Amino acid sequence: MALRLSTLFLRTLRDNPADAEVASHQLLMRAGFIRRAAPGIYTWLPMGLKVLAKVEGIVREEMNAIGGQEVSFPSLLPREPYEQTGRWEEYGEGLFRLKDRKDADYLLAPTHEEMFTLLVKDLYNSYKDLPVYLYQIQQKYRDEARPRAGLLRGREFIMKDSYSFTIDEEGLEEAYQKHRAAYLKIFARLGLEVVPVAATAGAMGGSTSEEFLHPTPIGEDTFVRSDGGYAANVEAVTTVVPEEIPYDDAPPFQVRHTPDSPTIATLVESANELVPLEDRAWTAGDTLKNVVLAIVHPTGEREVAVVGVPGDRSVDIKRVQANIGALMEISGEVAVEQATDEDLRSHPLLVKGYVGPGLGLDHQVLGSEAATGLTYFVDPRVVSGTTWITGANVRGQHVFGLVAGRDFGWDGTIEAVEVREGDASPDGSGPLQTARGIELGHIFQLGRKYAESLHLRVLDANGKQATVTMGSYGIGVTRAVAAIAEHYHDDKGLVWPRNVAPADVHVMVTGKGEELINAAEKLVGDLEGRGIEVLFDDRPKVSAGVKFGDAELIGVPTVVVVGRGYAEGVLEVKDRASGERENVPVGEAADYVVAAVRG
RNA sequence: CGGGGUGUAGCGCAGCUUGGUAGCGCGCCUCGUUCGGGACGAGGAGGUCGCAGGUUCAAAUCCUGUCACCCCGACCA
Repeated sequence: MALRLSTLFLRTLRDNPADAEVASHQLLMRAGFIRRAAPGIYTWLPMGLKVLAKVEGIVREEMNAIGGQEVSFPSLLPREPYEQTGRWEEYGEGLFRLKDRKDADYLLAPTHEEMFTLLVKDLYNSYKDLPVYLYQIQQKYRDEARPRAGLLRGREFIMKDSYSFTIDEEGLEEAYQKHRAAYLKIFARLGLEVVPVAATAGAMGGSTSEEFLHPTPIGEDTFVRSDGGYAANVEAVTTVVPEEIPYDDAPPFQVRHTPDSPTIATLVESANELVPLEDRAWTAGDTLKNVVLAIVHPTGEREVAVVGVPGDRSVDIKRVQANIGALMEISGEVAVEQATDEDLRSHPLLVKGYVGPGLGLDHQVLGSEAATGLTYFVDPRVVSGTTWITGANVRGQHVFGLVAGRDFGWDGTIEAVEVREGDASPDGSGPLQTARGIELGHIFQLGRKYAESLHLRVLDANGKQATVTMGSYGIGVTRAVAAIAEHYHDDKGLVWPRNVAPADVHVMVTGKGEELINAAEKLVGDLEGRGIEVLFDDRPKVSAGVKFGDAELIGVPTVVVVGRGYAEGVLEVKDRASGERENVPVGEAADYVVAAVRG
C-alpha cells in the first residue's frame, strides 16, 4: 500500500529544533523521521522506520551471505554473566543497572559477548560444530556521559553485533576476514565511504582490531592516513622508532641554574645561551618533558606515573589511556588524568616544573627501581644514546646533555604523545594526514578472553577440551542512518540514496480537479503493481509550495508531479539529487519511473 | 566531572534591565476565496512562564536554592 500523506503519521517542521546542532539531527527531526524521547533516546516514526528497515535489510543480507545466523537476545539481562567476565565492574558508569522486585541486579545490555558465549556453550560441545557465526540486530544501552548529535551518539542505539566461534586462530582469521569483506560491501551499499583503520581493542579485550570510520568533519574520532595506504586511529598509531646512537663519545651532562625557565620555550632559550651547540641551536624537541599522570584503576585505586616525552609534543591522554592498561598489566577500564597538586604533594621528590629522570645513575629519581618508585614511561623516540635537556629535580635547575641509557633508564615505552600531521607513517608509506571520522563499525579478534572466563570449551579432534576462539564484530545501525542523512542532504532537505530511501518514488498532485487526482491514483496503482514503493502526497487543500517543500525535505529520490502539465498530457519527473526535471507523457510515466528506480 | 549557554503554547522566539497578572511568527480548528514554490480574509482553540522557596499590595520579571536540556573537553557502535 502506498503511504498516503493525507493519513500518514507525519508532521514536518518548518524550523529546526533548537536543540539540534548537526544537519542529520535537524533534518531527521524536521522531516518527521524521529522524535526525541529522552536525552540520547529516540522514537522512530513511520518514515524513519522505513529507512531503518532498509539499512537493517542490507546488513542482514550481507551477514547471511557469509554464513551468519540471526538470533535475538533480550536487552534486559541478569548480572551474573557480566559478573563472571568482570564487566559488571569494568563497564563502570556506562552501564545501565537496575533491580527487580526481589532486589536482584539486572542490566540493559551494552553489548552481548557474554550472552552469545553462553548460548554456544549451552548448545555446542564439539569442534565438529564449529565454526559458527551468530549475529543479531538489536537495541543496546549505554549511559553515555554526553549523548550528542541526535542519532550519532545515543544512549539507546541499534547495533548489529556478530560473533564468530572457531576452534583455532586460523578459523578466527578467516571469520575476521569474511566480516571485514562483508563490512566493506555493506558500507558500499549504504553509500557510505569508510576507511578501515587500525584500532586499539579497549575495554573489549583481544588483539587485532579495526574500526570502519566514515570521514566527516563532525566525526568524533581522529584518525591518520598516508598516501601509501596506511590508516589508523590516532590511539593506535605507532611511532617510528629512531636508531639507537652509540654514546661512547658523548660529553658528560651538566647541571645549570635556569631560574627564569618555567616553560619549554624559555628553557630552550636558556639552553642556547648557557650551553650552545656547535652545529645547530637547541630546539623544543631536544627537551624531555616529564608529565606526571594519575592512573585510576578499575578498582578506584589511584597511582601516579610519569611519562617522558619530547618537549615539542603534548601528551594525548586518550592515547595514554588506550595503551597504558596493557603496559601496567591492569585489566579493565583504566582512566588517566593529569596529576593534581595533591598527587604531587604525595611525592615530594617531584619538583613541579623541574621533573627529570635522574641526576645520573646514582641518583635516579624516576622509575620503579628508583628513589620515588614511580613507574616511568618514555616516548618511543627516547632511545638509547639520544641526548636531552630536562629537569634536575631541583627548583631552578636543569640538566643538559643527559644521555638516554647512560644517564637514565625507564620502565617501558608508551605511545603517549599526540600524533601530528606530517609524522612518518609506521609502514614507511609516507607522511600522515589527519582527519575526523564517525565510527560505523568495529571488528575484533577477541581470542579466548570471554570463552575462558565463561568456560566455553569443546572437545577437539583428539578428544581433549579446547577453549573456543572468538571474534566480535559490530555495526552501528542507527548511527549509520545518521551518517547517511549527514552525508546525503542539501540546503532543502534530505537526499536519500536509492538503496535506503523510505520510498522509491514520491508522487504528488498539484492543482485541483478530479482528473488530476484520478491520473495520480492510476499512476500510483500502476507503480505499486510493479513493485515500486510509493509515497503519495494526496493531501487536498495543501498548496503546491508546501508539497514541493515537503518532498524536498523528506528526500525520496524520484518525485513525480501530476499537475499543470497534465492538460498537455505530460507529468513532470524530478530527480531529487540533481534537481533535473523531465516532462514525460502520461502513458509512459510508469515505465519511466520504473526505469529510474531500477537504475 | 570541568567550562559555556538555555528553560515562556505543538515548533521557533520576544517580554525580564526599569515588577502591574503574557505576546509574535509558524502550526492547529471553523467558514469563505485561492490552487506549480511554504496563499489570503474573518473567526477560534491552546500556556502550572522548568520546579521550590523568598521579597512585595503585586513576580515570567527581583533574590536563594534546585532540576532539566543543549554545546565544548575526558568514554564508545
